[in-house]
Amino acid sequence: MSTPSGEPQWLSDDEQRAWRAYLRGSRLIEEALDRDLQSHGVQLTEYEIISMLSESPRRRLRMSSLADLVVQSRSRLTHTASRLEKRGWVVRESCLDDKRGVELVLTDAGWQAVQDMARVHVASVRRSVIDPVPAPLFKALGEAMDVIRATLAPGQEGGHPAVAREAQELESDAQADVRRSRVF
Amino acid sequence: MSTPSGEPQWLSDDEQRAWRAYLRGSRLIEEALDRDLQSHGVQLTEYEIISMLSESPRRRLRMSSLADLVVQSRSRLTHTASRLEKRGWVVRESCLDDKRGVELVLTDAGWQAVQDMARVHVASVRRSVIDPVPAPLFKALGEAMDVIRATLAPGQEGGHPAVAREAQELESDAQADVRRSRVF
DNA sequence: GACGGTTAGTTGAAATATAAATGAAGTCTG
DNA sequence: CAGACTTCATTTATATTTCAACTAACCGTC
Repeated sequence: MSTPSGEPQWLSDDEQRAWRAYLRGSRLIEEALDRDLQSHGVQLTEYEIISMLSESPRRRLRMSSLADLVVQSRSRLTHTASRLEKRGWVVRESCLDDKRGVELVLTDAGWQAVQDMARVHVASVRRSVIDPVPAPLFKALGEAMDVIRATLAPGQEGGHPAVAREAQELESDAQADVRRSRVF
Repeated sequence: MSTPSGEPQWLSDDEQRAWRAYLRGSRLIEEALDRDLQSHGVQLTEYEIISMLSESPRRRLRMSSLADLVVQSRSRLTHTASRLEKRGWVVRESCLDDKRGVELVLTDAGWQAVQDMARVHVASVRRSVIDPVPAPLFKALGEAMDVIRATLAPGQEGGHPAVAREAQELESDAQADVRRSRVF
């Protein structure tokens, strides 16, 4: 054994095939979805941000939680949030309790934008990703990805911590008409 | 029906769960693999490029084919190739037949770099992606992603058009010791 | 063989992303 | 409560990516 810890455990043929299919497929998905959202002048990562906000109880989320949710660095989110703010889609509000914290709030204009874009986007996701794959296989894909999620980001099960509590909290809210957000 | 083409077909709960798991998981994977490759000072996308080259018959590929293979824009590949060239890992050679064309060739230093990084990277892929997922489920994930690949990039089945012919072409080559490249 | 249309690859400027340093406000310990 | 340490978010400086020209070479047709 000359190298540190000897020969690595290379991939089997099956593993390699699957892994390469994943790598290439994931890039193609990103490309396709991004392209379709360009028609509305947003990137997928920006859409993710505002759509997450749109689903949150008071259409707001702390920078940190949001960053974790969409898997972006704090710094990146700061920059992107500023861009979204310039467009008038979000506003920053400082947290009442923790004065270090900042909450990103979706404006009415932002809400409307999400609603519009969601139509395009859901069609795009269907066409590129969901429709071509048989339902059971797609479900398996979801399970596999959730295992990976659990491995790489343990302790963030729901994905969106807020959504679980949404119904009760919002029921008597002015925005109750939102009901289960269909921004998917 | 007030909106163009009426209500979009929103996602079912199963579909939504799977799609979100995918989205989040894919970002986490990218993040994890990228982080691990940072130790060698490369990004995942750069690694993909040189590893593809390392598997090609004469360690060379045309810019366009390579761009398609790794799903990057021509422009992006041009810039990235320049960076890799500065490091001495690749060299540009103009095509003999098609004088518009440029081939990107992996240098010996580049080859060595890939060999070294592959050890780190394969371990990283195993740890983050393959090991946590039961083999059959991972295989399903691969199948699903291949369907998507077929949808979004029809007519690029093998992924690496060159690899299929590699064995025979290379068998009596100076680099025959490469055998089935284990850069995975 | 010259015109129009297309493809290959590059370039340079603008947009976006990453990385390291900063400041301000929390928490924990003694 | 002081000091050390951590977390939150931003800032600044770089690095990378995108986007819109642009040049050169191929291709078909007349």
